Amino acid sequence: MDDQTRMMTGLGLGGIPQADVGDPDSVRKQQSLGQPQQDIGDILQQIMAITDESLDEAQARKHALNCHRMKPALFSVLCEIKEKTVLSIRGVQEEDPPDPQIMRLDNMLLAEGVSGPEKGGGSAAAAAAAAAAGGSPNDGSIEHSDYRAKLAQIRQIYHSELEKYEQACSEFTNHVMNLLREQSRTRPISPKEIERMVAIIHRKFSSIQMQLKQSTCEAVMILRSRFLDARRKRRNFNKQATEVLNEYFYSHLSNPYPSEEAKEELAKKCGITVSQVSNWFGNKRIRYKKNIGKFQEEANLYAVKTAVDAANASAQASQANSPATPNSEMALRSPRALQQRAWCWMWKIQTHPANSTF
DNA sequence: TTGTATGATTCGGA
DNA sequence: TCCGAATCATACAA
Repeated sequence: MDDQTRMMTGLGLGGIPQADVGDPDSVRKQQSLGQPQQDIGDILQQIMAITDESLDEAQARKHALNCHRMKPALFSVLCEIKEKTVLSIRGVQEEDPPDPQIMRLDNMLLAEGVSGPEKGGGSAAAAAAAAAAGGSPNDGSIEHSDYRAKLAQIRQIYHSELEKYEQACSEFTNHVMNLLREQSRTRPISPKEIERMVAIIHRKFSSIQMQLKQSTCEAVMILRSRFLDARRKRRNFNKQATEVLNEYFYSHLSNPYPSEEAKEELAKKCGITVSQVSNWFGNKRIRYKKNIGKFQEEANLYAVKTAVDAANASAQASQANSPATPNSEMALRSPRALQQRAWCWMWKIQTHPANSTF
């Protein structure tokens, strides 16, 4: 005799085969047995008949059943049977590991500053994107704030939708729990079963949440790719940056190829990236070479400016009774000398193109 | 609207 | 990997 049978026998249920529980004839047959069996059969018959009755009748029947003297014993037995037959089978299968897809989406939203704390994440991502786009701190700030504004918009929509989902989930869960608690008066529903139901609801809502997260990630990616498409968002360098670059170019006309350190220094001064400095020098060299006449005026202008700056520096140095810095290329050259060097370089690159770097 | 300027990209060569 | 050259795409002034 197994546990279940023993339990049922102990409560006087052994004489009622489970398959016959819903059959009124079988129940009637049991009525000829002892009083407890008759009671149980009566209760079961009433339970099975409830679904066929009108709401009012069913309510009245429910009340009658709740007051029946055998109800608690029958109820606990049915709970145990359900516990053993249903939950033991399903319980193990439903312990899902965390969904890797959701984890990926969560990580991405956190990294992009959408789901994490508002301060830091978003602006950090924007700063990174701004740096990658090569925007200077000054003129890039427009794009930077634009990016942040759009990211904030996405963030706001995401959080408001998430809140809605969470609220709906919580409301629905409460509703289902209340319903189950209510039903648990007339049919056996264990706390474990309620837990299982809540877990099912949460899983359903989390799949909806995943769709929301996916859409948000896509929106962020589109925003980012547009922001990073530097070609589409080309901006001229500001005047000061162009001046710094031109000054270097014309004061190094003899060898307008800045070293890596010089490029870094220029990039820092201009608020642009090293590769932008390289691009600028590449463009400048080729365009200068193509049209020297056009750039001559500019070259003279910068040569004079460089000479004046050098003279000022020299005067200050002599005033301070200290020797002029011998390593300053600019300080030791007059505008005329600079121009001469420039022509020399031009002559060399045009007559010996292969040796243009010297 | 159009022409020019300019920053970025691509490609071949050394 | 860096450079020159050609080209693209956009900004900007007329």
